[in-house]
Order: sequence, then C-alpha cells, then structure tokens
Amino acid sequence: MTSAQWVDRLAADRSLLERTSTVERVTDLLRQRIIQGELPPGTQLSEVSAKDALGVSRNTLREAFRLLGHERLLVHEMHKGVSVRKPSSADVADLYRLRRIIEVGAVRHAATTKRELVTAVARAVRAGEQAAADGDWSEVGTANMRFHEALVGLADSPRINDAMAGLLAELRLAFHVMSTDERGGLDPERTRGFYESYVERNRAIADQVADGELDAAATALETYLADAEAQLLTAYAERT
Amino acid sequence: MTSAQWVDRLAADRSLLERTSTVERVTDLLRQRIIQGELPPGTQLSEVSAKDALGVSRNTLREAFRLLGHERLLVHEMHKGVSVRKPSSADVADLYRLRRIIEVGAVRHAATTKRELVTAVARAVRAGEQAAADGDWSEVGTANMRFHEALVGLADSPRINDAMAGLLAELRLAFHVMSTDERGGLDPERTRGFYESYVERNRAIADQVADGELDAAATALETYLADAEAQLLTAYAERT
DNA sequence: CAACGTTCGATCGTTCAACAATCCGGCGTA
DNA sequence: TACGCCGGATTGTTGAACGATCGAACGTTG
Repeated sequence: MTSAQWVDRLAADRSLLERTSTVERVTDLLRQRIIQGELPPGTQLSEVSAKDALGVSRNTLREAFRLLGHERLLVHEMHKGVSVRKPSSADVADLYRLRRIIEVGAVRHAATTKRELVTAVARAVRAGEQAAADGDWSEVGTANMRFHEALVGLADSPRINDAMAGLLAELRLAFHVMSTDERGGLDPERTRGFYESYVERNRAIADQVADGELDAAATALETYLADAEAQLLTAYAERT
Repeated sequence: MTSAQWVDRLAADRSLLERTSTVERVTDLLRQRIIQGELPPGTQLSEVSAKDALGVSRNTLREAFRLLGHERLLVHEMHKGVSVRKPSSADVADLYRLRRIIEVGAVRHAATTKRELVTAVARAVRAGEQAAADGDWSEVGTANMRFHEALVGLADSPRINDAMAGLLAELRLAFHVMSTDERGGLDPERTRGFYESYVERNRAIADQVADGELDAAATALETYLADAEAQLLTAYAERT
C-alpha cells in the first residue's frame, strides 16, 4: 500500500476537518433560532444588540444578515435594519407552487433509488407514527419535515436538497406567523389538526415509493400538497 | 379625488425608487462579469486588488463575495480567498437534474397561462431564429437562455424564476469552462453545433405551449434536456 | 386642532486601520 | 530528495469613526 489507498481513504474524511468561519457559525445559529420560532416573524434585529449578545463584530454580523436575507429568512430594508421575515399569504402560495414542482418532480425523477435513500423515507414515516401515538404533535411536525426532505432526497441531488431545505425553512416561518399573530401561544389542538391526517398519507406514499410505484406516489403527493396548501391558506386567512 | 386614487397610483411606482446599497451594486457587477466570462472560472479574486479596482471598502467587498459564494458563482476557501467557480462534470449533471425538474415541472404546472407569459416564449423563439439566420451564434445562445427563462416563467412564481436564474448563471460557468480550458478562444463552430439543432426544437415546444398542449411540451422538453445534458457532458469529458 | 417644518437621538451604511491566524513559497540541512 | 523552518503576503475579525437616514417628539402656523 504505497500511496493510492491512503489518499483515497483520507480524502473521504476531508469534510471532517473543514473549519468554520465566525460568519458561518453566526449564520447557522441565527438560522436555527429563526426557524425554531425563538425569533418570531417581525422581530427587529438591531445590529448593536445582536453584536453585543453574540460577542462578534458588527461587520461579521452584517455578513450573516446579508446571507440570511438572501435566504429570505430576513428582510433587509435600507437604513431600517433587518427583521425576521413575515411571509404573506401570497408567499405561502408561491412556496407551495415551488414545493409541488420540486417534491413531485424529485419523486418522479427519483434516479437510482439507492437503498439508504428509500429507507430514510420509511424511517421518517415511522418516527411520525411513533410521535403521533405518543401525542407529541410538535415532534410529528419535525418528523413530517424529515419525511418530505427524505422524499426529495430520492432525487439524490445536492442542489435539490438545498432548495428544499430553504423552502422548508421559509415555510416554518409561515407556521410561526399563525402561531404568534394576535394570540400568544400556539394552539396544540390546531397543530394536531394540521398533522393528524398526514401521518397515514405519509405512510401510503412511503409504501408506494418502497414498491417502486413512483408515478403513483407522485400523483398522491400532488393532491396531498394541494390539500396542505388549502388548509394552511385558510388558516392564514382566519388571522388577519 | 381626495386621496385614495393618488396613493394607489403612487404605490404602484414604489419599486422605482428603491435605492440600492453599495453591496448590491458590487454584487450585481461582479455577477455580470462572471457569467459573461470576463472573469473566467478559476480566476482568483484578491480582496485588495478587487477593492482597489472597484473603489470600495474591503468589508463591503467581502459581503458581496459572501453573497456570490452563496449563489455558487464563487468558491470560498478559508484563508485562501475566493475564486470563480469551476463546475465539475458532476456539477453539470446535478445542474441538469435540477433543470429537468424545474423546467418540466414549471411547464406542466403552468398555472394561468397569462397571455404575456406565453408571448414571451414565442418572442424568445423568434429572436433565436433571427439570430440563427444572421449567423450570430452567440446571440442564439442568449436567446436560448431567454427561451428557457420564459418557459419557466409560465409557472408565474418569483421563487421559481429566481431558482432558474441562478441555475442558468451556474450553467454559463460550465460553458466558460469548456471555452477557456487549455486552448484560449472559444470555438464558434462548436457553439454553433450546440445551439443549431435546438432552434427548431424550441419552436416546436413553443407552438405546443401556445396550443395549450402543456403535457406534450413537457415531455418534449424532457428529452430535449436529456440530449443537451449528454452533449454537454461529452464535450466536458473531451477536455480534462 | 390639524397640517406642516424642525430638531434630535438612534441606527444604519461605509470606510479605514489594526492585529492575529493562516497559507505559500523559498531556503537550508541532513 | 525529503524534511523542517522561516518570512512575506493574504485572509479573518475586530474596533472605531463619520456621514446619511429614519422615526418620533416638539413647536409653529394657519
């Protein structure tokens, strides 16, 4: 084993030693706080307060803000600073338009149907069923997200995965808008209503995928998403 | 006309007075230079030289770099600076995977088929035919880009338009890789070969769209893109 | 009292200068 | 030739500064 084997094995671990810049860490942190709802939509993010809170320079912070603005998680208004995005109902509609195209397309074009990618779908469905049985509807929500990410992952395309991740992040913003507008706490009964019916529909689609019936899964997903959009949009219209 | 009419008419013009920050302008400028090939793939962009050339601060420049890195037009390596991206053949394949999903999906889900959106497709096709007749194959290339943008525009979704714009920008990088690797100038005969056959195929698809045969147009587009990918990938493989 | 002009503090946009960390190439040594 | 080391150059990050702009409070005027 003179050379080639070493380098190949080590080259595979190259990703492990990628150091991260401060900007990246700040961006990741803020993104997390935003999509988890700890920074609710509409929150004004003053540069100085954030700088003091995070202990970084203002310039570093501005780079992170710029990035998150590009991801549509923050809105950037000249001389007025940044605030957490508050998706409009038009945004929700657009989000679902894109979602239909990406998810349905990814399932229909699912390339090589690698074993691990298919099992990831099944795993997400099972996690959702378990969480539903436990009555943990918040956990059902995240499992649902993972299910859709796994579905899109079938296309085995890094760019599609990225697009889907950004899409779901923005969609979470929409959910937070409903949870925080007007009344304070989020109604657990309402989130239950959102996810309840989808647990079994997820199962159905996952089974179709496992059986290689991609076209059937795609069309099922199509109506699935149309229903979800309608449900979300009516809920959106209720609180304005 | 006491009030309401004024404000409505003025509110429509609100977009005209959006001022642009320096970072935005620098970003737009650099993006343009990159996709036009004036900054060929692989070019190292030193911060100080760029700062001196553009007459902006280093921090401002770094924000622009960060943005373009997020768009995958620049690669950012810690402590090594940024350079114009050089898409690999794997990138090209991924790009086309995404392209198939977005374009085909957009055509198939073409929502309201607004008059202006359909005519935009026809216009791009005609511009391509005209340029082909004139033998201006570079112009044929840009018309081709506009054709695909118009196709995707049928979905009438800002996010899909953005995604497509970024996708095409990255794809241009791939073309520049072929044009600049090894030998210097780009071979006009080769670019002619790339676009020649697609002029009439564009026309066919556009006619199908105009006749409302969206499904037929979508399937035609599917094979169209598969052919284009194969052609580009073999050309890519030739020069390595 | 309602509409308008002014002032002022706070915040943002941008620049500049500094320093540590890191990279890269060259040089000497074994 | 391979290795270790050093120094210049570039990047990463910070801190401070200054003008520009915003928003709200205040006073003025009709």
